[in-house]
Amino acid sequence: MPSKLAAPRGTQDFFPPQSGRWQELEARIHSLARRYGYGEIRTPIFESTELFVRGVGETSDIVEKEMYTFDDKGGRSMTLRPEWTAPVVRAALQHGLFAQGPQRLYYVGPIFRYERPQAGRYRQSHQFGIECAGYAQPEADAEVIALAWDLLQAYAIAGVTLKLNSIGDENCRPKYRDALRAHFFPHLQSLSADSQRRLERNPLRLLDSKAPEDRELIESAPALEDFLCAECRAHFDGVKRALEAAGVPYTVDPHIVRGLDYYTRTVFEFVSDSLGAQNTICAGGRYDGLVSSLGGPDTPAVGFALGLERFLWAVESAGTSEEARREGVQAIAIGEKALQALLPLVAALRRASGWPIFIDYGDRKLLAQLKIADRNNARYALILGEQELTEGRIVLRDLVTRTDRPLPFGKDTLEALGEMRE
RNA sequence: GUGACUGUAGCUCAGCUGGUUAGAGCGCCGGCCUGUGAAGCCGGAGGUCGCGGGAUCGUAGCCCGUCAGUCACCCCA
Repeated sequence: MPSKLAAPRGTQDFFPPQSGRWQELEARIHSLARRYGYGEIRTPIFESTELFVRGVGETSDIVEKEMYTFDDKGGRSMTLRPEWTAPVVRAALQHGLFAQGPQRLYYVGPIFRYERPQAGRYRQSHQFGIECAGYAQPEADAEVIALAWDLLQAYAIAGVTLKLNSIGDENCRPKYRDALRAHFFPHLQSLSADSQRRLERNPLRLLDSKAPEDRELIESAPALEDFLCAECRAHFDGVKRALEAAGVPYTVDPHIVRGLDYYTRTVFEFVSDSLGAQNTICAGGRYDGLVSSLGGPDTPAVGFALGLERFLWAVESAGTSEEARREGVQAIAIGEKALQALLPLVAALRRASGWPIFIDYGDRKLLAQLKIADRNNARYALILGEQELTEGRIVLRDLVTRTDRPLPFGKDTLEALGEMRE
């Protein structure tokens, strides 16, 4: 039991074959983003605490209780990145990117939040996300959503739905907030304790309540759609139209409300019905006010963040487990002399063949080494013993068909192997 | 931060109402088998029973605390 030196709470180690699934997902992400014309941004894993306080919102849960904050040796307050949007905006601002026109950026990497771990929730988790800045047009919202949709489609994740909503802007949202307060306040006593608090701080979030005693009042609450100003309504219609053009199915869900303070107009979530309580795989929206609030030019922007842990969880529960393909060659030497003779070939194969080349240095018998070949999932074995050595041969064994084939051993071996590559 | 459940070998778990040297399967190492693989048989290594207190003649099983895991709440990816 590794009792003392264990990974910190809420963090995970990844080994093969799981780490291979991460590599594959990341490779797909890079290629997908490239096809949509997005370029990768990498930012520091920690930033000055002030960035998140200003960017995410002082009263947000993230800032109030979930940040990994520490003072560095110079007495500066630093925070491990709890989300990517603020750092991306900071970096773009710092290097004057917004002055150069619209920007399409994407990122992949860890975030840190001090929370109680549970299914689909970790203290270190990983996000893929994109930020499309410089377009106020609804087509940009749809582009961002379509990119996420394509990734889900590529993995054929079933049971995922896109929930779409508009939460208005600084003109119409306050009016709706007042209407919600007016609706719920007379029934304050019958609301759940959590919702009583929500009514104070963020009435919109009340719509998202899971408490059964709140349900009835939520059903009869005024709809935000009726309060949208003409501009917001037109934008929302435009998003829907562009989604239809892109062939992305959606459901309008008036209860979708994002937790971060900076969202305006469009908000959306991709939720899976095969996950636990944390069933949001990907979420995002428009944040037209964030760039300027961080001291930049008035720049509209829209983006999303996708949780890689949750994404892979959804892939896994979709149950498309493919068998590990046999790949590579187990180089087997029997005896010290054969081993020394085999080493140059191993080195050459590793440089030239493109296959994984496995070798055991344990001075084991043939039988034991073949078992190791199985464990390595090798496709072939190259066997060199005393006999072969004196006869100038090496045996290539196909581990699937269990057939042997003699090859010349020496300078010609590589060539002979090259011929059997399909 | 709140709540519920769990914590015995690398992994999955047994261990009956507390009673002498804590078990199995898988995995690992070796042998049967001078050189042809997923099986079989035999043997071996590997355990502070999460950790710390307490109660008891005595506990891995009881009590308290603590840490960790799992799931849910708050909130979020």
